[in-house]
Amino acid sequence: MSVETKGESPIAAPCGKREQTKLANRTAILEAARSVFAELGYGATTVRDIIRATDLASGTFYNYFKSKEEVFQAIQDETALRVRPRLRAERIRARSIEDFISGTFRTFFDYVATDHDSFRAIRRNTDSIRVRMDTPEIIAGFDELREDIVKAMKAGLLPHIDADFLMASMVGVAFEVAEIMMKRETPDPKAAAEFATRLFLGGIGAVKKV
Amino acid sequence: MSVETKGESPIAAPCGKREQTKLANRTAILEAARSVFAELGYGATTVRDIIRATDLASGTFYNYFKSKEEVFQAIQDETALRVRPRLRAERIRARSIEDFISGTFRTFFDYVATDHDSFRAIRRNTDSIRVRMDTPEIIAGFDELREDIVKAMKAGLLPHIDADFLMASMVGVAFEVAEIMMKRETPDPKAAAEFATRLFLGGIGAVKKV
DNA sequence: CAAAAAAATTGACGTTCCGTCACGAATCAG
DNA sequence: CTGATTCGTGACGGAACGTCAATTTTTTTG
Repeated sequence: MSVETKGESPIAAPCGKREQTKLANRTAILEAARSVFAELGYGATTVRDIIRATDLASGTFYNYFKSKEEVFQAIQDETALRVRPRLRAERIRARSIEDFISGTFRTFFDYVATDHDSFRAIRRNTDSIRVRMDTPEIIAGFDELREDIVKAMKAGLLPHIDADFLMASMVGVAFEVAEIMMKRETPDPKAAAEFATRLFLGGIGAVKKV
Repeated sequence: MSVETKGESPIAAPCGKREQTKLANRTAILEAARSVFAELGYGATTVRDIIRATDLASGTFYNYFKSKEEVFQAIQDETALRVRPRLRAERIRARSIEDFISGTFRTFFDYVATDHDSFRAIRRNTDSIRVRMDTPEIIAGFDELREDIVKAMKAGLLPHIDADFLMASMVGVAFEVAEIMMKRETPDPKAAAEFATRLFLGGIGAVKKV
């Protein structure tokens, strides 16, 4: 019942030792998993590989995550959690459809080029096999994009077209172009964003005008 | 050394009993695998599940495929082998960039809507996990597309833009829009193709003109 | 502050699936 | 018809999974 806070930060993070190590363990597992996934690829890594990369017992892992899938999902969610607010802010700021499109792509490609490690952990693959997991955070991000598209249509900023198709196209172009971009010696997010923006604003013909 | 052919079809398919059962077994495994993948999803199916769906012994499976990955790859390659010639023919026939784009998307979406089963076997997933495997056939298909893009540029049909980005964009839009299309009650390949074509030829603004 | 209660860690264990291999059956060549 | 070759078979060793009872650590209570 005591309100005493021991002189620590009064409101922030877990203070109890229990909560502290719980968070530390969770972080350690995620860290190890990220590294092992980036090294071996999703398919080739076993839960034991991840456990071995920490100094925890095998049973402890299962106190935090149910399976390999769940760690992977957590990693992806963490990443999505970082990008989503930026994308949302960028789109809220947009006053024209041009801003909407270019801001979205610019933000996305900039982020991918920056968070190199997460990208490798998520996309690195063995035997040309790639895994894509649509986690709640990621799905929420897609939904958000679709809703903003619908809003833009209602506001007359965008002609009435199939919002699902448009969202899917933006997602497809973003992910696929990002992969090409990251395969290159020196990833150029500006070039990628300009390409995607031009495509969506004017099609491939419009590039002629440059 | 005898040229005798036993009165069977002189040049076609395997005639020896050995070759016949080998082909039959391979086909049976692929058939079973396609069905099980479509039912359980790639991640959830075990090699044993596939074997159980045939009437073969476990060891026999490994005479034909090294692993689950390899069967999956074979299924994908088979599918790619059916689509690639159609796409190539369509693009060769094209005399303008409009034909090139619309023909490609039209052919692709028509095929996807038709070969419903393969699509489900390949894309069906458990726990929102999806697997993508870039098999040799599929990579070859991508390369072909990229080369045709470069040719079109050299022929002056297409402005000079990043060919890799353009190829990636077409692939991304095709796959992502196909998924939306197939989720709907009655898949409409024509609508999907028109959407994609308009996007690439004029961007989202161009739709206004309709 | 000690003892009880609660919570979390540990690693050994039963289970499932994997991929192999020695053996036997079926097919082919001469 | 016989030897050689190829293929099917299923039992087996190994690997990874996920659980759980016992133990250690932290918190709460008296």
